[in-house]
Amino acid sequence: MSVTIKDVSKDANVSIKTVSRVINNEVNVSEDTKHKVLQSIAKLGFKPNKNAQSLRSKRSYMIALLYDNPNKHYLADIQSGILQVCKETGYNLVLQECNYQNKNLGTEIIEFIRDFQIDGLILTPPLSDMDDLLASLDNAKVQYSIIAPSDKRTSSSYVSSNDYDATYAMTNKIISKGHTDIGFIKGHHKHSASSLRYKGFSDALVEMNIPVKSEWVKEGDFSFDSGFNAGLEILESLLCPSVIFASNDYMAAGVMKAAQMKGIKIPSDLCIIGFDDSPIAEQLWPSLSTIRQPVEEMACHAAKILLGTVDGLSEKTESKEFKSELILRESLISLSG
Amino acid sequence: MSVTIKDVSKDANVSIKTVSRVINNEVNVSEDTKHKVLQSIAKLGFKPNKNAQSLRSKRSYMIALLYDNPNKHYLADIQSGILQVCKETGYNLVLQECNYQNKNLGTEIIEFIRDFQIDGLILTPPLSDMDDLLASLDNAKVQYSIIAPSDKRTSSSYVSSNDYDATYAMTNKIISKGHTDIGFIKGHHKHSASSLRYKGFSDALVEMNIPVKSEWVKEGDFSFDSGFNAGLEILESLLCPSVIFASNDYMAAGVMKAAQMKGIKIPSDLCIIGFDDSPIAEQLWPSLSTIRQPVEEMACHAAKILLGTVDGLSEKTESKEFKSELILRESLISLSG
DNA sequence: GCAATTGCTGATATCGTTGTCAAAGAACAT
DNA sequence: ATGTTCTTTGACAACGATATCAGCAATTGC
Repeated sequence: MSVTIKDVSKDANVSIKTVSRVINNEVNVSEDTKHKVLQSIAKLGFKPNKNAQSLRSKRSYMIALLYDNPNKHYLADIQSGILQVCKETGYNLVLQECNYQNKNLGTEIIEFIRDFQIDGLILTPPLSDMDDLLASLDNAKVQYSIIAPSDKRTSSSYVSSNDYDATYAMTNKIISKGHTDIGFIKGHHKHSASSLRYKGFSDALVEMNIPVKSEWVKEGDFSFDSGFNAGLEILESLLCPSVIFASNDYMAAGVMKAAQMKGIKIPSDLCIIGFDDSPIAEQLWPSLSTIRQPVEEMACHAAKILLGTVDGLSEKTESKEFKSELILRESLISLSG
Repeated sequence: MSVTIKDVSKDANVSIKTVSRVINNEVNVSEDTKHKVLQSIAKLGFKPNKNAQSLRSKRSYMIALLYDNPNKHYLADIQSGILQVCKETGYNLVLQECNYQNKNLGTEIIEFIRDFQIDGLILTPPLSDMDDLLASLDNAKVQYSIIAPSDKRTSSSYVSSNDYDATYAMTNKIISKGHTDIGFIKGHHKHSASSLRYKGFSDALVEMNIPVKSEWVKEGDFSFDSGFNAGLEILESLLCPSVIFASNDYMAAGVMKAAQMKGIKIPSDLCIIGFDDSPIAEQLWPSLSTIRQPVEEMACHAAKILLGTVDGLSEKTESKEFKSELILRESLISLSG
């Protein structure tokens, strides 16, 4: 049937243990025998049987991505970043959707890991924001790396984004265009990114001595509909802002629809800013100014970190903060009044 | 450590083979012993070790989703449909991105299956459109089910959509609103859905004695940009149509942006129709009339079919054609002239 | 020069299941 | 009563890797 370690050992005229040593890059194998074995492996086209390896070594060569996220683009980018690394290293990715409101989430995840012998986890927001969850994982000695906003660096393995700096910079950019009447739509309060993004915004205003008007600040939940509703509310104020800055592009798209339905011209009457640089940002007209985070790259890095700790072999990768980029498009112009 | 079949056999006072028989629902186990064993399993919380099972039985309990698709929403829906079934049946899903232009695709896929001992495949368009690929899979006795437009029913296990009927019906709806000047943007010619959708459109026109104007028919590749460009071209004709029907929502969104940039009012000057009911269809303003296919449900069904043949245990599920639904929104109104 | 250490290698047990095959007992036919 | 078949069961090998541990040289330390 298929080639086994036994066939290789016969061909190379060594013991199966020695072949195993070569496969696993163990020390104490002479260059000669190593070479011999590698040649036989190549010649016979040997590939270790994953199940046998897993059974014996108690490692599954599987990592799981845990998520609870309504944003399919984000998830798709995360996935493809992780998959790149998996492909290189021969690991497999298992998807596991979670409900962050589930009381027993920690227990269930640990059970899931035991059942499937998952080697490690990658967590995305809002799961990566849940300190109690991370604590139970630590407690159960589960390996994981998290993708999270920058205030979560307590965790040993993280990939973070500079949400605060990004909204701070964008807000300054808005102010530099002459705007002072600026509304803001926060994200869901369970995401720590929400408060960071809002803080970046409000700090920038305060620093320029511009008061934050509370009737122009609404909370959404990152969905299009919540942005639409928040947008309607703000636009029904007696005095409308000249800019609305939403905490993600979907909500910004919602604001845009609300404005267009009310006949408000964008960007001349109202500028709209988003966050994430989702495809929709470019597909709307006028297209959205927004902030791009290198999501796929971040996921790739998170996978490398995880596999570096799980798999003694791969080289260790350090935790890292990624920088965002301001994307300026049609939806933001200088104040013309 | 964890509970094994041996522990169960001791607790139930039977041989390990008998426990195995119960786990695998084999025949010839008396009701008494079966009950006894099931009780012990429940009591001890026994879960069979997947790797040991796979090693011995040569089945991996993994199925793979093959795709080559730029549309992340579509893929996400497909995934979540399959995952539902996987969760129920204890199978695992492996994602495998393919390049349909790869000359050795068939060979590589078969190699991939051998290496990872994948139990079965689910193919999405355009891979499910490639007859030679399907032939090599058949030849290698690989189990698979395909998600494809309705002309691919030669395959033994398929889930299909009625693309032809859907565009035919939508075109009739457009005509019933008084329109006769209708443009069409085809999808990528490698997708069999493209020609089916176009045929549904043109047949409906011809049947109503409306000529198809070739300068109003363009080919895109299902991307936003291609829709944008095709839209621009059509809208620069001397005579513009009053409706443009695009083969998917992204291209329709591209048309909408092109129209808006040229100051053309939607829907009063131009109606736009899409296909797929992507989230963007509802998020644009005016929102897109489109056609909804139950993608997640279809994927779910495809997974059931596959597991029905792979896994003798689960009940067999039949191939099936799913019906589309017309979604009428703001972007289509009666001709007002 | 002898013991201790180090480097390399292999024989064999082992992981937790399923497959093979034979045996025991019940049921049935003759 | 005897032979035949069918049902139910278990002992043991096997899947293909890694882990343990022991053995043998070669090197080092004193």
